Amino acid sequence: MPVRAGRPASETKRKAIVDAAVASFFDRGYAATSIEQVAAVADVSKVTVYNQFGDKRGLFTAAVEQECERIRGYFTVPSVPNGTLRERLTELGKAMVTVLSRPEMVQFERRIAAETELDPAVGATFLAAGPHRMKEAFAALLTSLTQAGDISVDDPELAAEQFAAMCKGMGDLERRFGMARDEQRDTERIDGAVDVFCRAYAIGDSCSK
Amino acid sequence: MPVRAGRPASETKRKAIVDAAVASFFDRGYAATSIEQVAAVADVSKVTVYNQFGDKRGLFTAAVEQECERIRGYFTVPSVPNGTLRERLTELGKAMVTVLSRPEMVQFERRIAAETELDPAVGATFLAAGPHRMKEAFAALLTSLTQAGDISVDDPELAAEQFAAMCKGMGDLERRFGMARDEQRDTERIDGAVDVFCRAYAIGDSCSK
DNA sequence: TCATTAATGAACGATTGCGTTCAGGTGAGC
DNA sequence: GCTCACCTGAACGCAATCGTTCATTAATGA
Repeated sequence: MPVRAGRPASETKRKAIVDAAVASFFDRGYAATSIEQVAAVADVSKVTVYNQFGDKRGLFTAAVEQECERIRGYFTVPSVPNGTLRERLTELGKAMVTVLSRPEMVQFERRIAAETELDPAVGATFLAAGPHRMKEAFAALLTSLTQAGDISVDDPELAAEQFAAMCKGMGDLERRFGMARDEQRDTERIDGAVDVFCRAYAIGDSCSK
Repeated sequence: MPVRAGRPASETKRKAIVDAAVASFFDRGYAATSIEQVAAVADVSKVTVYNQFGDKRGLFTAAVEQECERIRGYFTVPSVPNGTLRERLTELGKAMVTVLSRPEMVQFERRIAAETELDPAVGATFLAAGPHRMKEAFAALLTSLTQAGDISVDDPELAAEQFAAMCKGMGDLERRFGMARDEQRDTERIDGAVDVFCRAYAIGDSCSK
């Protein structure tokens, strides 16, 4: 790497700026976030922000990348190696719905969706870090379950989508449009998803009640 | 109604204003829409806008209501009385995905979701006019199919959600985050949804291939 | 020590857009 | 034709925010 002369840019400050930007962008929105405010929260001069990120969009991009990196951990398929197929699927469904129901996540998705229009790369970054990553992990699990003889799926990615979609049902839609979460209904959705999935894909009685 | 004296407010102008507002709000977004611009497009004075709608939010609310009224027609379950159960479900899935895939619809949903945060009533209005309305219509269809002995569902609303969710898969998510539509994948999703739905709910061979 | 780059704070220019005011014109009912 | 309420155009006050400039001070490598 090119070792430049002079005072090096403070990584600490950069981090503080991005943290403040993440908080503001995804809490209040892009338009409602002012660079001045971000700089104040990060305890940094406004000029420093411009020096490090160029302009507002540059700062936003950095915020998106950091936040996608952070949520990457949430979008993993929890390993539930024990229990029946039914139990394992149910746990998976629960974990997924729980993650996606968190208000911050709903909020974050709204923001990203809104900004995708201006900059498609924002949406692509999110899709890769979150949903697609999760789909692939779940598809891999379904593949191994098929090889183990528990289920029979031809298209693991499609089956993964189907299960995830059924678990969500209209729940994510309703949350996105402001309805309060109905945990009982969510439970019914997950149980229903497991039922339908089993009836469609389970081999023998590997998924019997 | 109270017949007030004096010159009555022009309904024509009001309509023109709301039309222009709808176009701008759902095309450019709330923040990016200026009253001045809306008034110019509607060929009306800015003061007239303020007289009729109070402020910017008032105008936005009127725009949301008009647009929800308009899309109400799109969210109906098309009657496909002929053909096998399989064919009917496939047609339903296609119609739904087609409606939801239209770029204006994706855009509109993004806007509504973003504004729901500031005013939950906006989201509620949309849910009632669109998704919930559709779900109920589809649930009613499933109920009648159950009574006819074609399928067996205990919870028609849940089953309706499941079918719709599987048809969409991750397609709506991907569109919301900027990915281009993949019609072939959509077809596979619909066919897959019909398959799974039949295996889970069809009675006898009413849904055989 | 010295060149070089970072960081600060304060000020500035410019734009944008909301919401208001006002004087004068316009259309509908009585 | 009179009154009342609507409509218009233009201007205004005001607040917010972006992005820039500049002089000054701080930190680092050579």
